[in-house]
Amino acid sequence: MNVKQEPGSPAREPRRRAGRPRSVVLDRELIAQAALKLVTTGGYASLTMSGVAKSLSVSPSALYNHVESKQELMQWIQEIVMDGVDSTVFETLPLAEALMAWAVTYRDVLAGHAPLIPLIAVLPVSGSPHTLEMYEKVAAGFARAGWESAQIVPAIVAIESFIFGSALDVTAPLDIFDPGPNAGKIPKFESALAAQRASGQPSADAAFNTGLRAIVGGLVGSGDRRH
Amino acid sequence: MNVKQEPGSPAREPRRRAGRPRSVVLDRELIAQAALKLVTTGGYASLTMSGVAKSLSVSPSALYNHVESKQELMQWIQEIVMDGVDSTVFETLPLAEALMAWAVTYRDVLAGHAPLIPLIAVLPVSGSPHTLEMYEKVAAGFARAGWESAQIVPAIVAIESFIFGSALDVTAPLDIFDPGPNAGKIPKFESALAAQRASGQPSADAAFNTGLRAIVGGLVGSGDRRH
DNA sequence: GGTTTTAAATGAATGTCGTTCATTTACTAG
DNA sequence: CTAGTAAATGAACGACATTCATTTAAAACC
Repeated sequence: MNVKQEPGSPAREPRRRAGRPRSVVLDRELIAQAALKLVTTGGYASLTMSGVAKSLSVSPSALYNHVESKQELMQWIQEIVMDGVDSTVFETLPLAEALMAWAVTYRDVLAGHAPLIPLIAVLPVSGSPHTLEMYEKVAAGFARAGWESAQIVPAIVAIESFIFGSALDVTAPLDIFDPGPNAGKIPKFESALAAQRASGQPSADAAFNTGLRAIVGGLVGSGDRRH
Repeated sequence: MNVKQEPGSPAREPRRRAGRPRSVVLDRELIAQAALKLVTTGGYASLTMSGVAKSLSVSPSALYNHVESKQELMQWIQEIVMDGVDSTVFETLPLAEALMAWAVTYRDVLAGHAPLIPLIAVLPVSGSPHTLEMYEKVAAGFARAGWESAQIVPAIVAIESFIFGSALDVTAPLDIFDPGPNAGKIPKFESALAAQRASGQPSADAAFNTGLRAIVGGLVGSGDRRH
């Protein structure tokens, strides 16, 4: 904070230089937090540049002095959200259990941010140091379990894909599989549906548990991927 | 076509009643196909109501006599797209192989329509008879393999979640995992990345193959889900 | 065959967005 | 004190989805 500023390298923490008598100067952190609060209270439909600006008592165009686009703002949100994923489990648990614990927090974190998923799936990780650290911990977990190098990234991406898809499912309506007017024409599926419903568990949760056990078991269980 | 129309029940196939000297009357099928062609040639960014209207030589507002919203139009596209998934494999192949063949076509079909995935994941199937038929065939495949009723739907949804996530991955840039300025700080992940890259296979494809084998193997392989 | 009904098209208009830009403001540096 | 500059303003723009009053022409009715 109170470090002498070298002439050649400008401050990373910009000093107060407002264009108006304003309580606080806009800032990446402020904007990101305001956006996140907006999303948390009103969902992604309420995430508009005007909305963020209003919540900061600022004009919409003021935001563009700090953020390039709404897309970039969503990347900021994504970074904060991804920070909620617990990847310390790989340091303490055996690989299979760590993967399952990690996947659970990962899905839970994403479930509330479904609109971010298509973004995250496609976003270069270079911009998100936290995410890279997460991958490092996961990769270290695989390596520690004796996995061959070349198999690690595909395994991680595979589980992640399952997590992304499962997080999308969480927001689906509970009666998504109601056959409606086609009832009766699809007996096998309908009886399967009825049986699953009898369990009382939302099908998204049941599917996540089932699938997670299967994919982790299928990856870690069979032993021919070690070197 | 030339069936006498009963007074009480209006025609399901609307006769030509245009408001202008027009070569063809608008129609759900026409609009859906025009929209699909637009998407195929220009991607989802080019899917606008004006664009669809223009490709039909019609004013944008004319579309709203036939479709309620852009959202509904996208549901029409989704139905056509989902029709490209081959679920006949369940009638000829053993469950595990059928699941893998089905998943491959399913992912390939979705890969070109990533923006539809969040929609499909949440859309009630009652509006899509084709999709329901697909589920029927898949469920029949599980039943034929001796699966207990209550386990079938979770298993289907689990694989589907993996497919959705994998289809999202397909559109990711090849260098999505480039650590950028953080190179060197994440040694385990970087060496895993290098090893995977050496294989020459895009990581999305490697992950899909790896994950599909794992999840199908994990589901079908262990025998305690049969009754 | 003329009249009425009606589905379907028009185009002007609306409201909501994200984003740009010329201009102004007030803090900082010299 | 002066010049420079980061940061804010608000007006404006261009997309876009959607609505609505009005018009058109085919079909139904007699």
